[in-house]
Amino acid sequence: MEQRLYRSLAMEILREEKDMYRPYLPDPKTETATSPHSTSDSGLEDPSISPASSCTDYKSDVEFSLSLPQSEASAFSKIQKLSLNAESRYPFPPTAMPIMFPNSGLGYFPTFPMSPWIPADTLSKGFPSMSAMTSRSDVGLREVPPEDVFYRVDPRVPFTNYFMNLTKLLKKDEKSSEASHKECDRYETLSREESDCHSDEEEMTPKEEDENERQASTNQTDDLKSPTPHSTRNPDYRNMSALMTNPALLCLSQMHPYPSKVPSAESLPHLSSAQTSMIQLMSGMSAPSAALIHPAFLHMSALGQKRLNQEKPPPVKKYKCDVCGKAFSRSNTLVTHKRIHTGDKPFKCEICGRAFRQPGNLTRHRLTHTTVKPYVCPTCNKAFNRASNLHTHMRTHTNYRPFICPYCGKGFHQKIDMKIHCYTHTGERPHRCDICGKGFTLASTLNTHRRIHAEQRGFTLMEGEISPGGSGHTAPSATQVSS
DNA sequence: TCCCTGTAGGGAAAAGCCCGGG
DNA sequence: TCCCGGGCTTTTCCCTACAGGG
Repeated sequence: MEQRLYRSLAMEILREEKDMYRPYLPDPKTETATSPHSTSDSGLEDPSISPASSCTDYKSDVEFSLSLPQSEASAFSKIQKLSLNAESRYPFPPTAMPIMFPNSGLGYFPTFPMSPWIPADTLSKGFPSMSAMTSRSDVGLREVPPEDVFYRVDPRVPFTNYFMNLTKLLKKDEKSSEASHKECDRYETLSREESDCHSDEEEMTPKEEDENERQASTNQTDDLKSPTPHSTRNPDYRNMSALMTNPALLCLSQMHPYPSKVPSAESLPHLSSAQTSMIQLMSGMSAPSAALIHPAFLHMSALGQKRLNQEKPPPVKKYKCDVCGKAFSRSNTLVTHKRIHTGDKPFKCEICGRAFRQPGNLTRHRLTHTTVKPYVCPTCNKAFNRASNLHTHMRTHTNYRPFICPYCGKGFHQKIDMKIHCYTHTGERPHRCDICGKGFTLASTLNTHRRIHAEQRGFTLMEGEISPGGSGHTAPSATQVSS
């Protein structure tokens, strides 16, 4: 009842404000630049549009596409054509923005007090205080919450990751609030020293230059995070409300609701390289990409730049499994892997008893025992418990088919669909009936087929039972037949 | 009967973060 | 103070099972 009330309220709000909450819509060109194979559980189709967790360098993605085999390049070319079709606009129709419903009763999903997307007016008003957010988090299902309890969540953004990061930032903010004053003073001193250094750059050693570059990078980031001279020098500064008064962000927010173009990176002051990449990605996009600013965007340097480090050498896989010889870079990954060989499944679901090798898989499994489905399709209202499931579902609305059959060019929503479809071209039938030898493209079809054998055999045996001189054998079960 | 499409969910590896010990 | 490794956790890719419709 409450859920329905929530939903109707939320949909009402969505109808009224749908134009205010829109996801980034990447340029169709970028869709082919990034790998279309990815269908992540976070729903992250294009990593470049999720600065929170998977910021990658746009240029390198383009280079990646150029080095593809011809067959794949051909497929991408088809995807590009599909993407340019207005009706199959990737990834969502312009008004689409799913809603996350608050639910504090089940424990697995916290009541999510903030949207990853910040309405433009929030930028001018500032964020709610930590205490206000906390007090809102206990809004349960028993009372009708105020309208602002409904938040739009872009399924492409791993919201757990976002929530986790936000929580950490706020915790850190609290912890460092006392220390920050000291830090400010320290960085002010550093700033003065640094400016003195800048006047005599020729005398810097390479090491000092590196240090200066690092410092400058930090400063750029912090400049974006806060406009105040003190906090710009404090790398620990994380005051969210202060962030929102940043001129660069306000510059973006002022373009609300429908800017014709995102400004060039050059026109925005003090952006880190990751942020510049993001702006470059956004540049040339049609509106309304800048109507909302993802808060994680503000912290790209903290999270995204680590993943931007393309020059990082691949980790040395020094931990080798003594059973299969597979190597891993971490010892704990090897420990987890070894459970495959030992059959050890130490993580048991307390509800159904099912066991898992990895704790995360158990956590994910627990969700199946709840009705928590935070990802709601804005088009048909169908709810999903995984962002990736919603995202896959959204493809049915957007007609986005990134997986192209190399034989006939037909597009599919999922890779597995394409794979199975390809069987019709290759004639491959990987699932073979062990009774009659007939092959099938799908295991489920084979299972259905096996039931036919079971029924036929059961029928025959039953006839035998009633016929004179019958053997009296009992009919084997379907599983017996199939085995 | 088979194929296609869509949904649900598990297996496994990679990687981020934190913390304690050397 | 720094580095390393372990533990915990999330994210991601891949895959299968299954149901329903054509």
